[in-house]
Amino acid sequence: MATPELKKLFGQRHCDECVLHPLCKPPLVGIEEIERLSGSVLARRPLERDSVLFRAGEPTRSVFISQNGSFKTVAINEAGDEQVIGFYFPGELIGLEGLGDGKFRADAVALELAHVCEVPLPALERVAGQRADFQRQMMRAMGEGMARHQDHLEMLGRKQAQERLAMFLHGLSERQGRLGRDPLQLHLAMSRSDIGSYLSLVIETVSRGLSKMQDEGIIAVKGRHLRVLSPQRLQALAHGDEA
Amino acid sequence: MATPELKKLFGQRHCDECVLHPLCKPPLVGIEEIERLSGSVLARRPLERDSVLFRAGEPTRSVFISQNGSFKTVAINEAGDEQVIGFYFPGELIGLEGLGDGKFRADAVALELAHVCEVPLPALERVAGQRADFQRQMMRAMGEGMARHQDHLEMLGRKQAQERLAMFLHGLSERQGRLGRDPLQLHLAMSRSDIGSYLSLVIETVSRGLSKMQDEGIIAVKGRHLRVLSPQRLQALAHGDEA
DNA sequence: CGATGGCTTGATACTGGTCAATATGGGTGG
DNA sequence: CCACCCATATTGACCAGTATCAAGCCATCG
Repeated sequence: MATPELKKLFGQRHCDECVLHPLCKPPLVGIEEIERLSGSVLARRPLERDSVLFRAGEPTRSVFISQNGSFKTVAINEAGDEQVIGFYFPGELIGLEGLGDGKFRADAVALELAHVCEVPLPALERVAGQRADFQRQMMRAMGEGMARHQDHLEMLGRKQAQERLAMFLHGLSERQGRLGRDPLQLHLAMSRSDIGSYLSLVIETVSRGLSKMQDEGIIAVKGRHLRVLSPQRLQALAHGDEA
Repeated sequence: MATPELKKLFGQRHCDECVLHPLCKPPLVGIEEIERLSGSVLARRPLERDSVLFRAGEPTRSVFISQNGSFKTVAINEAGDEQVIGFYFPGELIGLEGLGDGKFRADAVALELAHVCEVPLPALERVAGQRADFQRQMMRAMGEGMARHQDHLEMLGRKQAQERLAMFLHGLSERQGRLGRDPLQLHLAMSRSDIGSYLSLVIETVSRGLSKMQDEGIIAVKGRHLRVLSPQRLQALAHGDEA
């Protein structure tokens, strides 16, 4: 849907994939509105694996959308230990937490080669002020962000490691599906230790959990490639229906 | 600061305390803007303890601000078990999660007698569309909501029950202070089991943890009244600095 | 005054964290 | 192109912390 003009204005390549996100979904913002901020909306160079998109504490001047490539956000507490707070896939807004007090609350790190689109806040606010529908989309995007956090909280609320893992995989699968890809074929862009940090489990427990699911014939794992063999049983596990 | 006119327009009583929140803080929105939506912004009757402000699944037509009295939000998963997702104190926006897909994601329940101010979404959007500063405040409020979720995530990330509890109390203390009250004098509006659910601990562990802190002279607890005796040690505990 | 719900305290079992050894595999340099 | 190497992941043995089960306490309310 990304029209040639839209592509040109937003920067360049890959916006076709970005269509997924409400922000980019036409006819959200007409060309003429985009025009008005074309000076400030700019595309970004590719970010390679492990490179940092923004750091906790930095003033929030923009939010970001990955066009392709996934990210993690990592919070570092005063004790110095890291915790993975979220994973972001193409089309999802990154950095919304920073809108609270104007500073990012976590580091954002590319999990693989990625291309992000940077949206400066002034531009965001300007368009939002002029287009009620766009403003609603922004709210919606933030609401979705909060909803994802809530899902994460519910994951951590489950006491059984196996259930958390199952919820995690199930969630990945869903998101994968929404991206139009095969929901049963997961490429884990993140390391085991990222997963562990995200689920508040040590890496050994993650590993054991995956092995167990594999033994039970629910999934097939090989390194960072994972195939869901029985979505039903995976979901059941996620809901704590069985051991 | 709530001028008499403002009071009248918004409904009535207690808006003085609401001043705490950016949304209500003048001169955020001028009287004339308020005027335009005075028809739709309305105050609410008191809600007594345990009464439900909204339920998960209901369409989000409004968000709410408690003028006095605290709330909890409770998510119920498909397995049927409840989990406390958040606590809300006067001046904090409740229901923002609903902006994502237009449905509330959790039940909101009054922990004590409360008075809430209901802000219909159309009104919110209308003013936001007209006043850039108000719109920014909304974003800020949502950002704060996400930040609170992140704090919660960091709490659940700590593996030691004692640390989680300490973080929780420390957080309460801070919020209490921000409300202008004595940060060392906490009235726990929520039950032990609410705390347990929030921290993903069973009620016995919460109880034991509080008792232990009391034995160590960090706090003094009596039922739902709690006094922080040593804020430093509490904070140290929260950061995992010692056992 | 008894009953009820919320909280505390105790004893035991089990899950997951810790420590340690081994395996795997992607990348680099010869 | 192969071999080595280091980072990442898996597996095992053990132990600590918290859930579980159970009993008793305390306060409030009818």
